[in-house]
Amino acid sequence: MALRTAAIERLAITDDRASELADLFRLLGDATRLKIVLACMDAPTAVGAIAERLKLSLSLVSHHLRLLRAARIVRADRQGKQVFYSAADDHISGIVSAMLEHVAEPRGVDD
Amino acid sequence: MALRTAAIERLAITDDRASELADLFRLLGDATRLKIVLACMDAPTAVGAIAERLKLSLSLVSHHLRLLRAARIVRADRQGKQVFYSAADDHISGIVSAMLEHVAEPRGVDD
DNA sequence: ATAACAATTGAACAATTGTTCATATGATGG
DNA sequence: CCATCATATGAACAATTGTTCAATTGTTAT
Repeated sequence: MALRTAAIERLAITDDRASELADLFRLLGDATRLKIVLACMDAPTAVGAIAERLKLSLSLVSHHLRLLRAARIVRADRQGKQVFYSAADDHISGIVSAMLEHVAEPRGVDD
Repeated sequence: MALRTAAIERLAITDDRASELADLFRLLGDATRLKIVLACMDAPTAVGAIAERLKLSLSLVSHHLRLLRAARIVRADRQGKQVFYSAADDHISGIVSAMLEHVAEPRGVDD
């Protein structure tokens, strides 16, 4: 039923709404940024820890996190000097999971 | 359980797999391309019909469809001179729906 | 106040990408 | 075979975007 509702909304989607959606997808559409999302999806993680785990510069991680936070894909919680990031809600995890399933699907014979 | 499995995989995600996922998200991350996906998601639609409905050039629509088809986000079915495009599977619709819900969510007080 | 640690920000550059225009391919009917 | 319709492709340009380096802000402890 949730799918049916979405199908109806989809028919009447405005350009603004499409752009809003696209913006979110685009943020997940960079490998580095996606890995950052995945890294702080399991448990709240500090910027430095993310950078270390993924072997990325602090600056780069912070830049990406700012974009992700602005889009409410992740949320920031300051705890002393450190800022812990985590997934903003369950939609994101669900979306990533669904895409993982899509990738895992068997290829057709004609491609 | 599907979520739990995905969560486990997430911990051990490789760089290649992250890039593969990101590529898919990036394709949905352009407003024009996303509208094309939405346009042929409800029912199989010919290239010309999509272009007309969205008021885009045939060339542009075709270029985007080629990328979407290569990523198996949409599938192509030739019927005479026309080629009808439709969503490749249910994952895509589910993903778009989930993102629509994410957008529809009430904002927090502090942003 | 100062030092040290953690994270953020701004500017600049290289690389990627969306769009357009022109041309080509494939299918159908005369 | 030729003309026409429908889609696809290639090259080129403008615009966006990821990354780096340097400098800055915020927080805690001495």
